[in-house]
Amino acid sequence: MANSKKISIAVIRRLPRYYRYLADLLRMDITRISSKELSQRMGITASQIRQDLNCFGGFGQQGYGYNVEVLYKEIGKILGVVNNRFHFIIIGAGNMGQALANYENFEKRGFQLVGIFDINPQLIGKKIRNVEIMHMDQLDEFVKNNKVDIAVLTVPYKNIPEVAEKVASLGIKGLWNFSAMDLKLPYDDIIIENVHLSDSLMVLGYRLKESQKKKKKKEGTNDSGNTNNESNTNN
Amino acid sequence: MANSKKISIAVIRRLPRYYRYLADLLRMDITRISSKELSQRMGITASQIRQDLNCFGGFGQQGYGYNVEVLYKEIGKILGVVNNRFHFIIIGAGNMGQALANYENFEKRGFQLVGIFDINPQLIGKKIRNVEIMHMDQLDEFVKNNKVDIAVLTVPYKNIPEVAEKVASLGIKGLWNFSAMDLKLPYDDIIIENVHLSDSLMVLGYRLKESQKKKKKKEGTNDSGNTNNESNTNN
DNA sequence: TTTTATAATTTAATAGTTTTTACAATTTGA
DNA sequence: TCAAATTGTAAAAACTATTAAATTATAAAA
Repeated sequence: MANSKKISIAVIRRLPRYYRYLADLLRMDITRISSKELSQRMGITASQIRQDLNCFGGFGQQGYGYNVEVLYKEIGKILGVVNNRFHFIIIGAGNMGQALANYENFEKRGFQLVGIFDINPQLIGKKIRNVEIMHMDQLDEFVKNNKVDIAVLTVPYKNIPEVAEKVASLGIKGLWNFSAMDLKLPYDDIIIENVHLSDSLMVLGYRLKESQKKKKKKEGTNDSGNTNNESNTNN
Repeated sequence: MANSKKISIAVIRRLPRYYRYLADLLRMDITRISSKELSQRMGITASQIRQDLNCFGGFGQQGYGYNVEVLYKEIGKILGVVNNRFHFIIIGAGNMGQALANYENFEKRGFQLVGIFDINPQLIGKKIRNVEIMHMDQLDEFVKNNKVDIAVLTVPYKNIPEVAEKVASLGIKGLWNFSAMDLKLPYDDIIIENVHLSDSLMVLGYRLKESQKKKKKKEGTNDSGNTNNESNTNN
């Protein structure tokens, strides 16, 4: 059943969004949904939904639609968060690190925070959502004794190369990098997602400017155009 | 010079990344760069760089490359951060709100924090990077007396519809939404960027799982494959 | 129970978009 | 002056999204 053709990353990047919408539907006790209705809720085309979901095998039923619970679980499996919780640590307990540590959604999506590390003595010992902040000196031992799949890097710019090297040497294979520097490492089994919040803000600025430019023009010519004013980006 | 053909959003979303790399080059006193060298630094193809930049007119020079400073300024203009600083406020001074308020990169990229709002009395009056946290009751007056282009929404899930409605009614045209709910508003001149950090984490999880699956398979068959292990996403 | 109209998926084909290739044209620097 | 370097851009290739036809399930009516 599962189609063996390679799934494009474009499809993959949409899956978490489906997963969120399906979680919402579950919460509302909606048990079945058609691609058409989901498309209206999500603001994408029904055909895209069907095409996307069909990459992984036919979860739907003709004449019926999709069973919300089944679909939710299947997407969870594809994303690897069913039968396989990811354990992650946060390195750098500054503002962003603490904000992420407090983010309860990660747990709902299959990611469990198991440790927080910093070098600031004032922070060591403090607990966030029942996870203690430890000193970086304890990192080696912690990683040896605990399953750690992902390290979230929220350390200052100047420290990122050193910390990344350290984490890589300990065998952690997933890096979620929030530092302002794009992170590259010469190991091809380490997966890195670089997050640049300011990039998203700049895109917002651009769209805002374009929208206002268009508006001014329209006030002159008085024509109407289709505007697509909201967008979702990953991270 | 400026090409009037519509620029695709795919190109726009790459511009902030170019902008960052060019800022790095400036910092290193590198005055000229070829698409080839930039492509090696950024890990994308040189042709894509040339194609992207050419959407906005020929900034480069055959046989020479691009002047870093000129290119940096031109991209800044396109993104609207030259001659037009964006002013933003943060609504919700919890962990994420404070983390963003402390993010000094926004200012470097043309975005100036002018106010922070919350309803928690314990936070009111506190200053972050010289910007005072004000009570939500003061929002109306503040927006009337100050230029506010963008509101960053870092409020809890349950408050987001109300806050978004409020902000829209005050005439703020750009919303950068960090709440777990996709925000949609029935005004087509309001631009929204929804940020879902957990989506990015889930993609990391997927890529990690696939990488390890592939690795196991490879250990059996002993073939080699091209791996592209790092990725950048907006927001 | 059977029939029929409707709803909805699956999937192949088409259309559209984005990226890469390839090369003419231009500039640099010896 | 000439070889090397490099852009700009048209065309090809690759990728992504939409359309539409075939198929299957549901639900209401006979």
